[in-house]
Amino acid sequence: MTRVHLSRLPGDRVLVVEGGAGRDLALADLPAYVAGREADAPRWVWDDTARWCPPLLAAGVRVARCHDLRLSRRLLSRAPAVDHALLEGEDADLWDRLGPAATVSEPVLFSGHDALEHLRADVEDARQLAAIDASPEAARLRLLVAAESAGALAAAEMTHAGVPWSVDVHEALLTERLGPRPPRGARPRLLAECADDVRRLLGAPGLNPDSQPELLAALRRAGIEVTDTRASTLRAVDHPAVEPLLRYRSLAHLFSTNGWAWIDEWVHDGRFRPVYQPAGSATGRWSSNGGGALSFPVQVRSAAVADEGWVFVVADVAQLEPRVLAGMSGDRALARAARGADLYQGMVEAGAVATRQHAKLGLLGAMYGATSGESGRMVAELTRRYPQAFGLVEEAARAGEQGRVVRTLLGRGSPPLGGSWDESPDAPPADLDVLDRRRRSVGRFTRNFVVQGTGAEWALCWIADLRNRLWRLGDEGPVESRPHLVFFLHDEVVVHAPAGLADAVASEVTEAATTAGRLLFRELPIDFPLNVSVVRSYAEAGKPGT
DNA sequence: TAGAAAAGCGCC
DNA sequence: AGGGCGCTTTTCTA
Repeated sequence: MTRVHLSRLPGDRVLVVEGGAGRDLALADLPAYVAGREADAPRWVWDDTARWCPPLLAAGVRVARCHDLRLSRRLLSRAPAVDHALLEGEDADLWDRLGPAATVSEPVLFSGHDALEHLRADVEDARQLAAIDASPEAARLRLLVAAESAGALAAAEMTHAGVPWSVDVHEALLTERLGPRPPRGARPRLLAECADDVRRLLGAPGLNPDSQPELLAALRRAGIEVTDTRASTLRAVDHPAVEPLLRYRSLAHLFSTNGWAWIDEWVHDGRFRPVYQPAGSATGRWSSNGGGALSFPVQVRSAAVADEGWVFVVADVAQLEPRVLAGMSGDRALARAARGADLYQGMVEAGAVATRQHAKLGLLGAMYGATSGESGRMVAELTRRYPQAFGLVEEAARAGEQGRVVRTLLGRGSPPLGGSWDESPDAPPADLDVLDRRRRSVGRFTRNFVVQGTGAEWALCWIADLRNRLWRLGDEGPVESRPHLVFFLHDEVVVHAPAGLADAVASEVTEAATTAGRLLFRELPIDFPLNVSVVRSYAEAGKPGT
């Protein structure tokens, strides 16, 4: 496949290298050049998709595939199966220091990044390809790097398209729960009334309920013996002030996190445009550093409303991580339980466990490292029944406790956690209890890393394949006039689609999930059943429990 | 006084 | 003695 390397040159110019031959071109001419090359769909190789993609999308140009050098370098430099010496060379340290491109709301790029003018995409690409080729796990790493890069394209496209957002619906919801929008710095009426109730019922006239120390002192003066003010703690307390306090907390959170200020900042032209960071977390999951895309509460999802004549196709995977664990451990008994829509129920029907709740407790406990309580007991019990699956996470935990690196199925390595438990030179020697706690904590991290990270790889393959399928489904036109991804949340996608294509989109989403399963677990077929809804508002999507 | 840390909550 | 992340406010610290 043709690889075309794009590098930044001084003076708003771009160096284009293909097959060893280079030419340069004005930055302003890049969209037309890229559009002209898309017939043969080369792989565009660049430092950072978040830097090159937005101006192309703004010009109506969508690329089929790319290789994101920054993401791939970080992947390869942490991958245990890679000879890291092969990544050394000219400007290697610059590449290592390359952070994610700054968020760009307008397609103005490259400003103030002189260092970028030294980076040669073709040189770095050659190193990365050599490192992959030399690895005993070359095939898996190729898939991983391609999926990571495709994910970066999907992220840029989702930010470009945005989630259709009804400010009217959102504001009506806020007014109903909080009262009219208050002047800057003031609490909305219903929130203020709630605070008054708390003050009255605690007999604390001057109390600021946002202040934990003040609140804790007031609670204790009222005879409530608590050591923290968490909702879960307060719920166990029988006192008339608890209900309004919890209600205050909930309303205050809505007001400050997803209130009018959030709308002002994040919704423009009827679109909510969150900023994603592919592989933003150590496990390879995405994070989001703008708009709180990955944590906006169920409460406000009713404001996500499809355009007239369009719908949302919402799909999420049932029990992604337990299924991934079955696949990567090759545990056929657990894989059999995973045949069907409900893995936990499958375990009950196989006679492995008495109730669905027990199955869930045991599996989640194994993946998170529960050692006590009901969850801990179920882990011990189920380990006998599913020794391969439970053994895999157990071994990952032991590796972490011993300071070893673990890897996902496709080869992403856990971060070195440099010196986090080795005492630093000037720190006082920690006592054995502290060291032991720390060791176990690392073990819980590596235990979860292998499953969460492989789950993230499955999800990347899923959206990468889905992205291509959606493109083929559409008619001519830019991304946002065809069915397109608008939202991705670990194991859930939202596609914005013309109503007439809803059924076709739903089946593509399902087929993409099957493709992802085959890519990761060829030899062992694992089912990845989806809950799919076709809705006008995101809030209407059915979300059966996991 | 700016920035980090902590607490609490939201999502998976 | 249960993994990952971001966001907001308050509180602490350099």
